[in-house]
Amino acid sequence: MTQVSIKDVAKIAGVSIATVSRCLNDPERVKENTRIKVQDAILKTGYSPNTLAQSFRRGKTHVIMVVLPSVGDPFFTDVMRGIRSVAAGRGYSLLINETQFTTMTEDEVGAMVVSRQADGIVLLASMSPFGTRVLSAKSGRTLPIVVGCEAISSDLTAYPSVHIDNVAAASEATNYLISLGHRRIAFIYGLEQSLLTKDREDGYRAAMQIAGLEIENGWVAEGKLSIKGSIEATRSLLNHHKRPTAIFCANDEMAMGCMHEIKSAGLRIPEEMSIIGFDDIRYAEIMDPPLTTIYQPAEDIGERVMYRLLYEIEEGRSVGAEPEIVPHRLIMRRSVARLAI
Amino acid sequence: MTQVSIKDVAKIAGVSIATVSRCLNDPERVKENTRIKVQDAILKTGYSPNTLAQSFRRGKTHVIMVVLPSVGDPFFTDVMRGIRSVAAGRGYSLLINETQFTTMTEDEVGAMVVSRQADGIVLLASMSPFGTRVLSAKSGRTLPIVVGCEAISSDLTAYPSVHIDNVAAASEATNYLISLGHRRIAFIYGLEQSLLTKDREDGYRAAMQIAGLEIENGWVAEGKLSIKGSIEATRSLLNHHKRPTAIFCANDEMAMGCMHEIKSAGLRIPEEMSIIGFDDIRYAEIMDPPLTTIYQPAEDIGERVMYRLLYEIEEGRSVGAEPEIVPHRLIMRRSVARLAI
DNA sequence: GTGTATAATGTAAACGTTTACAAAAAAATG
DNA sequence: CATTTTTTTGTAAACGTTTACATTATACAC
Repeated sequence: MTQVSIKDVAKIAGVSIATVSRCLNDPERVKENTRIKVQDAILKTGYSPNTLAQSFRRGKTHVIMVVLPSVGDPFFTDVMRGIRSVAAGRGYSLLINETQFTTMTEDEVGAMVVSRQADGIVLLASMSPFGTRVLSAKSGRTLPIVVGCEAISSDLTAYPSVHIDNVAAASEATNYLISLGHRRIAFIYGLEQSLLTKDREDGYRAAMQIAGLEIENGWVAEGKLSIKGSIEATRSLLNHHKRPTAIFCANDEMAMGCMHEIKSAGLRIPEEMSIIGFDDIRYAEIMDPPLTTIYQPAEDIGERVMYRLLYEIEEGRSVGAEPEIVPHRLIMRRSVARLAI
Repeated sequence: MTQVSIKDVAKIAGVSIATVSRCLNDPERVKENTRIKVQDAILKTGYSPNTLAQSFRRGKTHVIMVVLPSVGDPFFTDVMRGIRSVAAGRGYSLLINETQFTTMTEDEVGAMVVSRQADGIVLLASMSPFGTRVLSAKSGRTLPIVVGCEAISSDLTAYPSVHIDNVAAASEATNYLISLGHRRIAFIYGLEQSLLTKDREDGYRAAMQIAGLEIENGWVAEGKLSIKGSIEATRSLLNHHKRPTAIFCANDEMAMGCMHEIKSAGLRIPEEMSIIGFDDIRYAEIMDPPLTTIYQPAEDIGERVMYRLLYEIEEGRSVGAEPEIVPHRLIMRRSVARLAI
């Protein structure tokens, strides 16, 4: 059975293929009478347009490429849900590209763009600053791109983006600990080569400095954005000659590893160690104890990113590169306590 | 800047477009001399084939559609990693379709097939038994399909599949509890309308029956494959007039909610309640206490599913519908204890 | 009725590839 | 060197749509 084409429909309906095409794409331009004939023929033949041919002819794939560090991270899963719901509602499919936390070069992104054609890109993963600028120039056509979650460093305003104010949020979390009497506060960041948690580190450092608190050598550790990595980071923190009384983890998944290691070492949370996370993933409130963290409107971010991207794609003009800042919120649960003196 | 096409390359290289095409797809058939000229022209123009046109012409999209219940579930994330790695290595892209736990009808799958063209389908989500059989007949062309993780009921052998022996694994878990003296064992399954955890329930029931143990009314509760759902299920279990001494959860995520609720109720795990999960997601070993569970080789399953699917796609003939059974393993951690008498 | 504007339909080209077939060039054979 | 075989290249058709343009049918005005 070869795929039934528009030609077969035309023959059965006794009209030209142009009319059939118009029936589908622009029904007002065809007389009711013939429209019915064509509808019948479509039903009879079971015709469904060949999207390959359509994409080819129209030069539009209706596919969005989304580049993100890790699909396994519950936070990104939520962002993806937002992206997906908007995309589906507008007839777009998603092509997921996982970078596994490596920073992409402009060539890599460019290659993806030209090889697997997409109508636009959502960038949730870090890209080297250099690349960000060259991307569109390199690949023949310029492709709309929207950045989410502060994936690229904040001083690069080449592309529209939507994210929370990571620096402010991290400062807020740090200040919360300070306000409860903590002086020795450690920070577990993501990956050396990833920009994802850089702004949060900046916020932490800023808050510490403003409070006049020293950051000891070794208090800022790499958690590799993984459970294993954060367990090791926590271990080194616990062995530090000036052991911190609170640990701020740059995301919740690392906080999970961190809490596990602390409990394994026989310390009680929050009595002997306060923990604060970032993202408010769905596991945060069922941890033991429930995790104090920064809530990000993940799904909302995903939706907004897609709205902006689809606007650019369908209007054909840029929506402007100003970042859209969405609100965050410090969620106080029970993993943080006032420092016992 | 309009996209540079094969014609431009041909003109610059001073050959016909056919030769350029051959250079790309079948380099042996063209003389070294001209191959170099063409290569130069490609470099000079920055040409890259239009995949839209290629897909259209060849009638192949190099896209695999994967249908799964929820991308957020860490288990499926791991399966996806396997699928993705094989797909990427062979030049295929993935189109993800989330069913949000609803059972698909044949029409829904069929519609996806014909509208967004794909070369094959990986089915990890439940589909109604009826649909399973009709799918290929309905949508003009028959599309290769491979089922993973026992998504369809096991007595339907219409499609090739790869999965563990869910019934045996669940029996094993149940027997483990029985061997430790437990007599009152409850089960939290997934969703009424989803087949995903049906086999596990069967295994549990079989083991109970063989051991001559009664399953009280209300000991089998719906956890809705979510944390919230399992919390509620657990609450009802705790309030049962014959409170169980052990709970077997049909997946680890539900076990997380279950453990949380038990601890909230002030019971100690495993001293006062034993918990066993299923999947061995990456959080299982850092739960408090670490979760006893059934390990499934998730990534391996994903890889095998893709190997079979790609074989069918590229060889053009069926690989046979025998299910491929991969090994599972009971992982004993500390959420289970011998029943204190 | 004629003429004119408008609506509905048809014709054919175009999109960028791949590929069957024809033609030309090169190599092998006598 | 003529002939045959093999290799390399070119020509043109095809894939299933969409769409500019041409044509025909219909409605409207006088």
